[in-house]
Amino acid sequence: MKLGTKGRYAVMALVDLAYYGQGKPLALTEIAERQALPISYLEQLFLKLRQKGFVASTRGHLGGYTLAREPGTIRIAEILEAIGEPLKTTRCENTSEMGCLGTKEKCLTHALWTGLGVQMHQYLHRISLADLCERRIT
Amino acid sequence: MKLGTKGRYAVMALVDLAYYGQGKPLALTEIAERQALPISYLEQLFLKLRQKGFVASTRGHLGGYTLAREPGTIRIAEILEAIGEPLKTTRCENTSEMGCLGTKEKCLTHALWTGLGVQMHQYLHRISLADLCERRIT
DNA sequence: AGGATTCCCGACTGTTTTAGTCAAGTATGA
DNA sequence: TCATACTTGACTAAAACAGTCGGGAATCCT
Repeated sequence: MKLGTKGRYAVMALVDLAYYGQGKPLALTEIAERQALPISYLEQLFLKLRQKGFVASTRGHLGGYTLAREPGTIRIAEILEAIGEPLKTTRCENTSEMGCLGTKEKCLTHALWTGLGVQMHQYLHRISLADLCERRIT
Repeated sequence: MKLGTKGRYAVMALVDLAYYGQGKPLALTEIAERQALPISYLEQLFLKLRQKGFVASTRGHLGGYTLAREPGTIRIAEILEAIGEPLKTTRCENTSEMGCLGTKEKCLTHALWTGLGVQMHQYLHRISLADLCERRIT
C-alpha cells in the first residue's frame, strides 16, 4: 500500500502551476526544474491532465500550461483518478455490495477494505488545489 | 496505491482463525482451504505473525495455530505492520514535520500525504479482529 | 523565412516488487 | 514409525514502476 510517483508528481506539478502561474502559461521545463521532477515523465502526466480538462496548453515560444479550472474546484481525488493512480483496496472489480465470490461464505473482510477505500477517497476529495496552495490542511 | 495480497491474506486468515478456532489450534491447511489462499504463502505470513506474538503454534498431529491475544485487542493496523505491508504515502523516511529536502522551498504537498497516511492509520487502528468477526464496521 | 521554443505522442527498457513456488527440515501425536 | 503440521530459506516468473528516447507539430521572435 504505497503511493506511486505518478500521483505525487501530478499533484506537485499542479500545485506549482496554481501557485506560480497566475493565469499566464508556465512551461513544463520551469515546473520540472523547480520541483526537481523528470520532464519527460511530466509530459506523460500533463497529456492526460489536458485530455481530462484540468489544464490547457499553448504551444510555441512562451507557451506552456495553464489551469483550465479554478484551483478551489479541483479535488486531489480527481487528479489521482485522471492520471490513473489506482487507489484500490480490493481486488474484485465490482463496486457493488456483494461479498467476494471466490469463497462460499460472505467475505468478512470485504467491508473493511471498502471502508478504507471510502476513507481515503473522502479525505482526498475534500481537499482542493487551493487548499494546498494556501496551506489549509486539517 | 493499492493493497497487496500480503495484507489482505493476513487479515483474512486471522479473521478465520478468530472466527472458527475457539481456543483450539487450527491447521493452516484448513484455513487456506476455507479462504482459498495458497498455503505456502500463508506459511510465510504466519511465521512473522508468530514472531510478533499475534499467534502461537503447536506442532505435530492435530497441531496448528491459535490466537495469542484477545481478538478485541488486535488492531488491523498492527497486523499490516507486523507482516510488512508498507502503508507509505510519502517517499522520505523521516516522520518528522520537516518538509522535503530535495527542493529548496518547503514542499506544499507534504502535509497532504502525511495527512492521508494518518487517516488510513486511524481507520485501521480503530478496527479490531473482533469487530470484523461480529461485522461491526462503521 | 528560419530557428528556437514548447507541446504532443508513442515506443521502449532497466529495475524493483509482487506473489507466489519449492525443497528440506523439525517436532508431535496416534 | 508414520502421517501430520509447523519452520525456514532459497528461488522465480510475471507484472508494475519509473522513467528514457526519439521524432513530430505548432507557435513566436527576429
